[in-house]
Amino acid sequence: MSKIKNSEISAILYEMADLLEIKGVQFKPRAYRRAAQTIETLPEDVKLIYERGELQKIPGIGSSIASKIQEIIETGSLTYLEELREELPQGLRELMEIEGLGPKSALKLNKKLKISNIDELESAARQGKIRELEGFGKKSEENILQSIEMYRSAQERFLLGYALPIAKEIEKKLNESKVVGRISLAGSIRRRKETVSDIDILATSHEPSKTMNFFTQLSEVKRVLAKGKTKSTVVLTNNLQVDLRVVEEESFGLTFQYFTGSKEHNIRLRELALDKDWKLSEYGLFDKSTNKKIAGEKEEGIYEALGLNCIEPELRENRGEIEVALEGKLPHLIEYGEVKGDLHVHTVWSDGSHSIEDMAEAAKTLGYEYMAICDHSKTLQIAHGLDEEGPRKQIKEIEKLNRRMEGLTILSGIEVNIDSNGKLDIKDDMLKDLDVVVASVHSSFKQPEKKMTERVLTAVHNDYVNIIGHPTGRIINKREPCQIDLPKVFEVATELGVFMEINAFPNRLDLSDSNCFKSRDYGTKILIGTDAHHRDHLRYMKLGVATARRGWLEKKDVINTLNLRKLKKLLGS
DNA sequence: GCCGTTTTCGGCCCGACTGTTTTCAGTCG
Repeated sequence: MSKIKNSEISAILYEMADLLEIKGVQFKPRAYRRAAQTIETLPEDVKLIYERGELQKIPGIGSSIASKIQEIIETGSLTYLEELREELPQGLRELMEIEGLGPKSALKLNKKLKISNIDELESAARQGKIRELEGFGKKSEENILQSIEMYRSAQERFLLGYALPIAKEIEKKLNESKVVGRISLAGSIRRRKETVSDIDILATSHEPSKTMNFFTQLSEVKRVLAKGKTKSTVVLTNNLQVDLRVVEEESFGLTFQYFTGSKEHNIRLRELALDKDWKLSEYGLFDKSTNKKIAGEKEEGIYEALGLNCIEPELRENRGEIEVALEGKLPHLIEYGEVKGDLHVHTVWSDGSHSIEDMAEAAKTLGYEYMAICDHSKTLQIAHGLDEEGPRKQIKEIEKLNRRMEGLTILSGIEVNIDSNGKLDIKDDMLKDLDVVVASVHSSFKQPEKKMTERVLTAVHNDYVNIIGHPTGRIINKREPCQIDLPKVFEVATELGVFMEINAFPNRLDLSDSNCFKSRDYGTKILIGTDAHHRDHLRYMKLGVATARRGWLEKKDVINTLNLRKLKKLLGS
């Protein structure tokens, strides 16, 4: 039996959906896409579900897709997919990557001009061949060329930590322009997804065309993709796409709900509405027969009307939140203001930019009660890691600072390195005198799952380790998470009173939201740490809280919501 | 291909914008 990951299964199903769509098959693409999406975000290994014979219990998976998943797990491939690949021209999926090209256009370009990749598409457009085709014109040819340029420069999704400040800046400019009334960020950025492909903004305005003019003429705008009275789309000089929609005051709430998504969440809501013979659109919730508006003024209204508690934006991913809301059992998510301190902070003692005191002052301005200094240990020479005696000297310095510091307690700590066999590079004799010990993997990320799991478990078993830092080692857009049996780690860590980190650094967010979701099954306690190397990095905490919220975590799950006394008791320091 | 507290058959979310035509198909979210 092949060892296949959920992501590989979902990739096959996504390809099935695309190929069937190109073929012009109705409805099946949606079914495959839904199944792929569900599997992609499933916290459990599909193979395990298959072994229990419970594939068809997964929503969106019936007998047909279940047997295809079985084939994929057993053989590593799918005959039906191979046949479709044979049958259809190569390269159409690549063409559909170009903004504005869907299955119909891709097929036509392939049939009439024998285009099967983006390079050939570009060449044909440059030679003016595309404008000759029926259904295409000069404008579509120009758009294709521009979209190819965009495609090539924007291969990666944008980190939330990068896009969010930009989104807020544009929101601010629109606000100050006086051409809008209410305004708010919507879409994936409001749901605080770890990466976003665009920024959605929703506003009300008495002068929609003025608003759109102002928006499309912002200094950051490189290209205007669409401009209408209610909706405009632009691309910024940094290649971020921004959508602005202008709606009537009385439908703001519902449109806000609609454009916050996710798409899958909304489809599920519309299905609920249909069950009641209502129609849900971005303009409101209507009775299908009388066309009378049932809800629409406020976002909460639509959830109430459908018999649900209002669902926090971070939960709206159709991962079961609607079913839970129907039962009135939504989690009470950790709030952004409930964090009382940061336990993963670096200073000039290793590779940080500021002194302990500067970092402490910065932490105070955030209203924190405590902060732990966790500089790197000696193995990380590139980060000027502390040697065996380093922590001893640092403890003295911290004691001195604590005597004159008011309103904030500095805890002593270290981010100790886990070597390839699970050994730590600072002796227990030293670790035992520190308040906080974070143990992290910084090398040999490609070890096989068994080895990596044993390695981390060895660290978990150390009597003085409190926290496992960035547990999967992933760097978003750069490095895949390591192969590790997280459920096993969660189980043992929980048993031994070791906590798992949500590293809040923008390109880490590790544990990820779905791993947090899984950790709840084991009662695992979580630390949200920023891994700050600069005082400005302390603000990344809110990205970590967003990840926790997206992972359905509550205040009780997160140890740095505790006050200092309770935290110290928990850490045994 | 999935799904069902009207249904095991017959539905499947819905509307804006663009470009090309001249009433609409394709694409997107």
